Amino acid sequence: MPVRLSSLFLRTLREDPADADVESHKLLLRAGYIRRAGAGLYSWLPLGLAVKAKIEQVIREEMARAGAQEVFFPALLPREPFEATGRWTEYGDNLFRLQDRKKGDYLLAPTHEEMFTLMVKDLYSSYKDLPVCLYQIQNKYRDEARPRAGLLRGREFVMKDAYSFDIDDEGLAKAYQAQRDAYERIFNRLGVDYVVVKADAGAMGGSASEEFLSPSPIGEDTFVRSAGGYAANVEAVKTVAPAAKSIDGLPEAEVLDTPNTPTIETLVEYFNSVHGKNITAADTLKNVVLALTSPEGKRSLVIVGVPGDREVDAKRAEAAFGPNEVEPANDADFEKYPALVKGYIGPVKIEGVRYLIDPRVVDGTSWVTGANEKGKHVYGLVAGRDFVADGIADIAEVREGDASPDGSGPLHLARGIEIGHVFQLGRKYAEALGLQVLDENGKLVTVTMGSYGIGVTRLVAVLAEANHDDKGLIWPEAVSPADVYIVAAGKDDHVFEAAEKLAAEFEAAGKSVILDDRQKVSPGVKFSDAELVGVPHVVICGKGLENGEVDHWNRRSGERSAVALNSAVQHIFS
RNA sequence: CGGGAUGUGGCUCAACUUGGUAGAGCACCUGUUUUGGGUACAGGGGGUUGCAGGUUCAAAUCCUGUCAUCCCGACCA
Repeated sequence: MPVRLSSLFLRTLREDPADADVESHKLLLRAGYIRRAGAGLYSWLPLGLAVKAKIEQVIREEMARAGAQEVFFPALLPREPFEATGRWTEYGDNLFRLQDRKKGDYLLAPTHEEMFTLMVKDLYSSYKDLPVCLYQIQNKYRDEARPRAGLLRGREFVMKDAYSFDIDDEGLAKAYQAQRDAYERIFNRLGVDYVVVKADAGAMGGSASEEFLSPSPIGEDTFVRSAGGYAANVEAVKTVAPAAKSIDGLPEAEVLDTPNTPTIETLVEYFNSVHGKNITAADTLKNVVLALTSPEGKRSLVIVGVPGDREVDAKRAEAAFGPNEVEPANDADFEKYPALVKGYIGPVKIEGVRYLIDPRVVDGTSWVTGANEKGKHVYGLVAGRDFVADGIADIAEVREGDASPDGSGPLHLARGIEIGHVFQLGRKYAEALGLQVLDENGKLVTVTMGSYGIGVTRLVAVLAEANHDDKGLIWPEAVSPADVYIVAAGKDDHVFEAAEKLAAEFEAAGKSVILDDRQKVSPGVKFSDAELVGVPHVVICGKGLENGEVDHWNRRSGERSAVALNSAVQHIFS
């Protein structure tokens, strides 16, 4: 049966809702796909549900092809498993917590690593059972500090999350690759533009992690790519260090008076005008004091020397120093270490404070930097001769034009929306929850895991964002709420009869149909709604019937062409 | 959590500065009209103005508090 607009639960809006800001959000609301239920919460109407179901179907098919089996966990979970992995605490305010009538603690799951791990532990105990890969498509809950852009970042959202379980690293690598391949097939089939970027593997160390980002100016993630094919998250970019230089013959460092120069800008200006030098911000070494807070709550300081023309990138710092929390040192921190002269800090050795440098600060490079004395800076301080760092901290911002780590050309910055993430988890959860199996020697070994996510509802927004014009949505065929949208344009009964008959023909050919059979609605309204709803193929059944013709209207190109009524199905879907 | 903005029928907004029975367009209902680009006309239903206090003869409007929403930032396996 076709979906009939005369009875479909739908009300299109002429005007943009005031609380929607990005195009995909406005159009999904105006075209009657979703309604806002609360901040970051959305109700799904029949059309929206149809699109979501299409996406889920593609995912299911490709998961099956990759050998993953579908399961389903509750979204409402008891506290215990999350206590075991420490995430009851770790998740902080982002976790929706609640209690049952007996005052027992529960949570709305933000993700399901624990449950999958426990399920496998529950049922399997031999290497013969592995590998296994399980997934579900389910609602997730995260109490985001700031939901935004409609479906793009909600507090409830649908995610496909898959987990692989293997006996060894080699198996994990294979499972990872299988999921990665499936993701490529999924996104290709859905018609979504994407890039695969290297992501930071976090505290796990060494594990592979890649994100699938859909390039978009409204994206929240910044990534870099080179013409040669390198792509990475800014957190994961490794700075290309220049070759070390010889320190032979370099002039001695000199300490110079530089009153009132607490910033790089004032310093450069002062050096050039008063001391007759010719330096730029890039010649200075800025020493940034950061406070790290460990998961146990221990606070310590670290100083990082970066070229003065670059800021420290907060995300890169978090990634580099994880699992510690990172923030700029505050006044209390400075008071504890009087040796740190704010605004005039140079490379220093202080008990309990590590001094790290940017990879660009190689031996033999000469710097203008603080003299650890108020109002004084050093000129010509040479790395490897005048100071040696405790290590490298690659946390300076990545810039347009920086060299790519693999030598494939300069990097370009772009914004993207994360639509998928594949990640070799390793043994973190298996260890925390005691997931072990017997190997072929009868020895207990800890299972290694991978986790693989796709943001299903986010994909609806991404697809809408990438496929619309000023009139409305234009869905890719794979996700359109119907294959064809038939408009009965006229008032005579024979128009409606012909439209019904045509709808039946499309359906007989296996095509789903939305039929605008509204009796007392003017053609203009029907055309506008057709554009708004965004089914790629529209068939107008009206005037042309006199000649035994209907109009095929390509929503994307805007072209309209008359086709014979009796060959419309073949014409459009041949 | 910091900064900014906004809360008035289902939607988009006006009235608030200067207190005096809450209004328009869209949507909805009825009738006539129109039928290949949001037809036209007439009639109609629907709002205790986010909430709670306060000032006043009188509060959408002034004051205090509170809640919510949106945007920017921080945060975000």
